[in-house]
Amino acid sequence: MSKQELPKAYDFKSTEPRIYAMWETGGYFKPRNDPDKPDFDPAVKPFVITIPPPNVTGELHVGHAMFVSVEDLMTRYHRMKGIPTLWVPGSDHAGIATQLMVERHLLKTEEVTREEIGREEFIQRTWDWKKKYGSIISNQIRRLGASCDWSRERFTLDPGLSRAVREAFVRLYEKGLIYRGPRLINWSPGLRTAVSDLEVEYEEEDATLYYFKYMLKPEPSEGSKPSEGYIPVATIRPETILGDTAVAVHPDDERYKKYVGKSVIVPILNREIPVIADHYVSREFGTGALKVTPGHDPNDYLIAQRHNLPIISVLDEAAQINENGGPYQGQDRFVGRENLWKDMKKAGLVIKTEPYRTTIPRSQRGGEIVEPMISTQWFVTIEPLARAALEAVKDGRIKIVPERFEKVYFNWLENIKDWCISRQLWWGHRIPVWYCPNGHMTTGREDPTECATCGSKELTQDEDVLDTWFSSGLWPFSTLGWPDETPDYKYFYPTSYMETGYDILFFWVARMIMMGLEFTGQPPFHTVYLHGILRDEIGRKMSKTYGNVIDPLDLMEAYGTDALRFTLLVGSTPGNDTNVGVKKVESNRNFANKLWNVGRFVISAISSLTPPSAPLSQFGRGDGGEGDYTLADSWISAKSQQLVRDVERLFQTFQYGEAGRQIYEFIWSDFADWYVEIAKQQLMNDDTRGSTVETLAHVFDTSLRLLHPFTPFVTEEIWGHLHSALRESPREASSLSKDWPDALIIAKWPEPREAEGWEESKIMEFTLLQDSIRAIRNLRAERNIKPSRKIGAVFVTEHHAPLYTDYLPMISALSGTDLEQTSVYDSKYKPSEAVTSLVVGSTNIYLSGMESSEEDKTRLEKELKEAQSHIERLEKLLAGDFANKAPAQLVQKEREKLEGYKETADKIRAQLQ
RNA sequence: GGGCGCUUAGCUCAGUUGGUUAGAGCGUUUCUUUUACACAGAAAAGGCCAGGGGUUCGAGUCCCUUAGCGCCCA
Repeated sequence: MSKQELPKAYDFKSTEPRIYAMWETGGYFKPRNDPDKPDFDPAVKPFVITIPPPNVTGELHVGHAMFVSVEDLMTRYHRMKGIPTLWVPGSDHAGIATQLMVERHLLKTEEVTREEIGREEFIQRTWDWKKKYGSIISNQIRRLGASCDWSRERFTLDPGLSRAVREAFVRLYEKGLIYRGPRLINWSPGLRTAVSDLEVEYEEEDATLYYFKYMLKPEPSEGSKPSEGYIPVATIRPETILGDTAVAVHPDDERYKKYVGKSVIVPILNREIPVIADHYVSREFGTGALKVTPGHDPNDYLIAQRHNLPIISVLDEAAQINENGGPYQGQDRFVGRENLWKDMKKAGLVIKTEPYRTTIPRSQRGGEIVEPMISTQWFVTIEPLARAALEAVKDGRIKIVPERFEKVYFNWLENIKDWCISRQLWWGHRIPVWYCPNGHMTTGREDPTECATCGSKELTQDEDVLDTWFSSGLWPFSTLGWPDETPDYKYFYPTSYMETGYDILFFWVARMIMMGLEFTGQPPFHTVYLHGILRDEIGRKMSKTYGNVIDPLDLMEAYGTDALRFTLLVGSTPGNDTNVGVKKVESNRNFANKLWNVGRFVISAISSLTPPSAPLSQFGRGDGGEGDYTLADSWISAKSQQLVRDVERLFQTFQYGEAGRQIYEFIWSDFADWYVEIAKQQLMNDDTRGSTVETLAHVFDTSLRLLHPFTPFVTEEIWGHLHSALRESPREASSLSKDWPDALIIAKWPEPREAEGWEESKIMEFTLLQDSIRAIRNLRAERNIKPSRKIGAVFVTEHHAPLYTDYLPMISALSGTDLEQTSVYDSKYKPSEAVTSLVVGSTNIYLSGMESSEEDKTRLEKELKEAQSHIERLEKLLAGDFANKAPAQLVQKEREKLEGYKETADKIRAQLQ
C-alpha cells in the first residue's frame, strides 16, 4: 500500500468495525492451545480471565469501558507473549433489574402486572426481552475492542450454569450449610423482596426525633386509676411503637434504675411490656431510655434475643401496617406514623419533636427506605466458607492488587453474617426445594417426584429464586463447564486474574473465592486486580440525577475507541478513582492521529527505497549498535530497548498506566519529534538511507507492539500498512518482516534485552547534540528570528569536536543554521567579531547573523549563576557524608557532574570578559 | 466508633525497592501553515510536592503527628 492511499487523518470510524471483524473471523480471540483441537497440549499453562458479567439487559457505561480496557490489555499482552490466552465473556441475569424492566414495560404497553399474567407467562416474556436486548451489551463490549472468545460466551441462566447453581445449592444443603427460617432481614417494600445487606446504603439525612411518654403500669396499690409516672423515650420511627416489646435502660442509669422490672403501657394499643436493663443502651442518646422493637430493628433484635422478648412484626410486605397495628391496620408506614402521633398527642403522651440527623437505610436500587423485617428466608451459613476464603489470601494463594484491599477483605470476612440468598422474584434460579403437605422439604439434583421424608406425591416448589450473586459466585468455574470435568474446566481452571472494580470486592470477588474453594477445592484465580471507580471531570460520582454521566458510546463516537481506552488505562492507578474528562479523550484521539501520521511517514520512507546497488550489511537486524548506523539510529534504538525493559517491568507489577505514559512519551517525544525529523535528513543521503529506513521500521514496529494492548485498533491498522510496505519494498527491507504474522494481535511481544554496552555513550552523545540544538532554537525564539532565516554557527569544543563535525548537517537542519556558515573548532578558535555566544556543557556556540546585544550578557550571567549554584550545591554534597556513605557509582556521577558545571562556568566567564 | 485513601503547576493527574535541577495532558503566552501530522511543530511562563516533627549522607517517596476532603465497615 502506498502512502497516497493513506488519508492524512486516522479514520477510526471506518477502521474499527473492519479491524474487529478481521480479528473475530480470523479466530484470534480463541486460545492458541485449545482443548477442542487435536494438537492440544495440556502441559502448556494458559492465561485465563473470566469477565465480570454485566447485566444482560444493561447498557454500556464507563465502568464497563474500564474493565474491558484493562482486561483486554491483560489478555492481549499475554496473548502476544505466546501464552495460550482465554478471556471468557458473558452476562448475568440480574434478577431484580431485569424483572423490574420487564414489569415496567408490560405495564406501559399492555397495562398488566406480572401477577395478572402469571409466573410462567412472565418468565417467558422476560426471556423474550432478554433475546431482544441481551445482545446489546455484548455488542457494545465488542465495540470496545474486547478480544474475548465469543464462542465461549455464557449466561447465568444457561442450562449448564443453571445446573451448576443447582449442584452448588444441593451440596451446601446436604452439608447443612443452607437453612431456612424467620430472621430479621432487609426488606424492600417497593420491590417486595428481601435484599442483601450489601444492597443497602446508609446515608445521613434530616429526620425528626419524636419524644413521648411510656406510661408506667399502675401499681396494684394505685388501683385502676392511671399512673402519673412515665419513662420518656425518643424514636425516629414512631410507627414502630406498635411493635415494641420492651423499654430498655442502661443498668447503671440512676434516673431509670428504679423502673427495671416494672411494666409500661404501649401507647394506643395498651399492651403491657417490661422495662429491662441492657448495656447496649446509650445514656446520652435521646432520653436515655430505648424502646425495643425487635421486629423492625437489628439492634433491638439482638436485645430481644438476650432477654427472650417476643417479636412483633407490624408491617406487611408492602410496608403497610398489619393486623398487629390495631386501628392503623392497612395504613402505609408513613401515614400510620402521622396518625399514631396525632392520636398520642390527643392522649397527652407526646413530649416534643426535634429535628435530627441520622443515617437512613436506602435500597441501592430505587432509593426507597429499606425496612428491617422479620421474614422467612433462605440463608447460607457463611462462617466456614469465609474462614477458607480468608486463609487463601492470608497464605498468599490469592494476591490482591493493590495490596491494601487485602485488609478490607479480611475485615469484611472476619465480621461476616449469614448470607440471605432468597429473593421474592420470578426471574432467576428457582430454589430447588419442594414441600409436601406434611411440611417436609425435599431437594435434589433432579426434580423430585415424591417427598423424601414421607413419600407424599403432593409437592410444591419453593416460590423464591436465588440471589443473582449466588450464580455469579460460581462464574469462574461454571462458565468452564463445572460441575462436569469438561476439557475446558480441566485446562483453564483455576483462572489467572480476576479484574474488577473495588466496589464489588464483597459482592462478588469474596463470594467467588468462597464458592470456588468450597466447590472446586481451589482458589478460582491467583490474582485479584482492582481498579477504581470512575468519576466525572471534577471528581463527582456520576449519577443520572446530577446529569454528569459520561456515556462511553458518545466518546467512542466522537474520538474513537482507542482514545477512550488509552484515557482510561493511562489515567488510572490500581484501586484509585479516576476522573474522566472529555478533554483527555480528545488529546488521546490526537495521539492516535499522531501515531497514524508517524506511520505514514515510515511507510513512505520504505516505499521510496529503490533497488539496491549493494546490499546493506546489517539490514534486518536493527539493533542500532554497530555497523553503518548513525548516532541518531543508535540513540533511538537504545531508547526503544530501554522502553521495552521498562514496560515489561511495569507490566509485571501491574503499573499499566505508567507503562502507557512511557510508551506515549517515547513515541511522541523521542521518535516523532526527534528521530523522524533527523530521518528526513538521513533519507536524503545514500549512505544513511538504508540504516534509516531500517531503524524507522524496526523502532516503529516495536512501538506498535508495545502500544497494541492499549490502543488495539489504530496499531493493528497502521501495522498492517507497515507490513505490506515492507513486503512490497524493492530492497531487502522485507527481511525485517520475514517472521511477522498476519496480524499485530498475535505478533510477538518485544522481549527485553540486556544492554550491550554501547547504549549509554550513544545516548549521552545524542543528548549533548540535542541540548545544543535546543539552545540555538531557544535563542532564535527569544530573538524572534523567523524559521526561514538561516544563521551561522561555530561550535568550539575540546572533547567533542569529531561528534559535532560528523553530525553538523543534522544539527544544522534541526536548529535552522546554514551548513555553509557552520563549522567546528577545537579550543583554539576565537571569534573575530562580536557575535552572540552560548555555552552548552563544555561547548561554546557562536552564532552569527544576528545582532549581539546586552541581552547576551544578562543571559550569560544568569546561566553562570545557575551553574555556580550547582557547583556550590555539589561541592557541599561531596564534602559531606555523602561521599563516604552513598554508593560509589552515584558519588562518581555527582563528581562528574560537578566537573561539568565547573567547565561550563569557566567557559561562560571567559565569554563575559 | 474502627479502617482506608487523597492533598504535587491555573485545572485533571502521574511519580512502586529513598538517589540528577519533581513530570504529563489540558489551559495560558510568543512564533510558524516547512513535502507524516495545525487532531501539528518550535519556544516560554507556571510548583517551600497540605502543615509540623523524625529517620537518613540524601525524603514528594519511609515513620510519627495535625488539618481538610473522600470512601468503606459498624
